[in-house]
Amino acid sequence: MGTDLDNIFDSIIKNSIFKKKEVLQTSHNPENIPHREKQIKQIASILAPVLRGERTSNLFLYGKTGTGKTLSIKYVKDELLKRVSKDADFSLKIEYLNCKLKKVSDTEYRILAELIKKLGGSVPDTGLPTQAVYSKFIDLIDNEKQLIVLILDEIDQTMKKISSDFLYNLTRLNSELSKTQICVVGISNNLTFLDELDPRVRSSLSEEELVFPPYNALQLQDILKKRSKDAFKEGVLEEGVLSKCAAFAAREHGDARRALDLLRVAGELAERDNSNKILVKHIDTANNKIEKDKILDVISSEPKQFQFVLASIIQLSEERAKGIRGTQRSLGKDGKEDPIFTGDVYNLYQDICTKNKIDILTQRRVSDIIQEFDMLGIINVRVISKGRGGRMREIKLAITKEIAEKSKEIIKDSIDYW
DNA sequence: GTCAATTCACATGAAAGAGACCACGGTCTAGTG
DNA sequence: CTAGACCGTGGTCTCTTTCATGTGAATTGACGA
Repeated sequence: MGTDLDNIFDSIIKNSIFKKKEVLQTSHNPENIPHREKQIKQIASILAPVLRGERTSNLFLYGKTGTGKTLSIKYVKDELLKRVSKDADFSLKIEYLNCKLKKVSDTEYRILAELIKKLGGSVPDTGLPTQAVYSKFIDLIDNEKQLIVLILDEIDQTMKKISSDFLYNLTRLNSELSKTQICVVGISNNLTFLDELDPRVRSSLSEEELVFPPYNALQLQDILKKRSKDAFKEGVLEEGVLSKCAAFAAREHGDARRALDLLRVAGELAERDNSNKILVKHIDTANNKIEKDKILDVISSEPKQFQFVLASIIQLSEERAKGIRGTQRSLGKDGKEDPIFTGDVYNLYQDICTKNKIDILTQRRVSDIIQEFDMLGIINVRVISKGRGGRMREIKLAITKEIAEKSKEIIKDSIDYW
């Protein structure tokens, strides 16, 4: 037994195909960013005036995930901080904040709290009136002459919950500050985000705009090539691995992060296989694994009520697959289409709850839950109207059978149904 | 046959409540001099 | 006299419920050809 384990450990240590795995981790900040020179230069030239202590235009970056927005802005930030002169009569602070992080979450209060923390103050997680946090923020900022650049990553995520007043206040903050000047860099994944914004906010927030286009397959391949040189030992990549990787990611709107994940996971799988090379097939497996892990992770961290709803959706879609008919409504005349509707889900959900002696949520709530599953990509939803038959969501499971099975395993822990 | 009204079964919105968590300030208690 | 324990108030956050209003097209029924 002991030697078995020794063997496993030994082989992992000796045969590691990684040289430096961190390079492939998403947290890694490479010192050069291929194919983003133009954007970096533009950001730099827009933000450069801060080095003279002047307020710059507010900047707005947008582009899909994994197009290098965050990387670029962080890079420029570091460079700027390097260059700022020590003896200047002002101090420069550039704060990066990802609004979407679980901890920071999505309220005005928390964003302010997080900013204050980053600037060296401290705020309790809850308990204070928002207004108090707000004035604390201003106090903190305005006690010395300084220039502050706030980088708010993924603001689009937060704006669903927070009124756009917050951004408006932020952009108007300068008038309340006497010594300090502030400028805002917003980053959004959502290309249409700006259109939904209040015009006042829009015009002040995006005095300058910059679009990050997706990488194409060739560029992705180039990025992968550069990173893999540092990440892997010599010659562990089978011919075609990189291009396959790039192709996969290019299909997902040119997401470089995805490509790197893919490569890393493929490497891990190869190691586990005791293979000394990463083969093309590892990429395929990795692709499945990433998808699977992501979904299962989401599902298992979901609260019980969500799992119950999902349980009934899975159950229903299995029954449909087997040809068991639900309500009259879902009886497809042609016998081909046999979709699931909100009502079906709710009925079954009620049954499940009763069996498990759990409180039943309102239909209103379940409706929202279903919509959230849609946003998570676990199901696909379409609102259809069946004329006099009513109006409802048509629900389709968007995960493979295999994942559905695994999901059932997870849900089984907290539910007594199957 | 045609056309507008009706109707279904929810979708979608807004507001507000419950319960958990927490800060702050005041009051009480016990230990100290 | 003072530090610390203990409470009450008022705040935020998340998840829900309640009440209201919206909605797309099949169905209905009145109407006219």
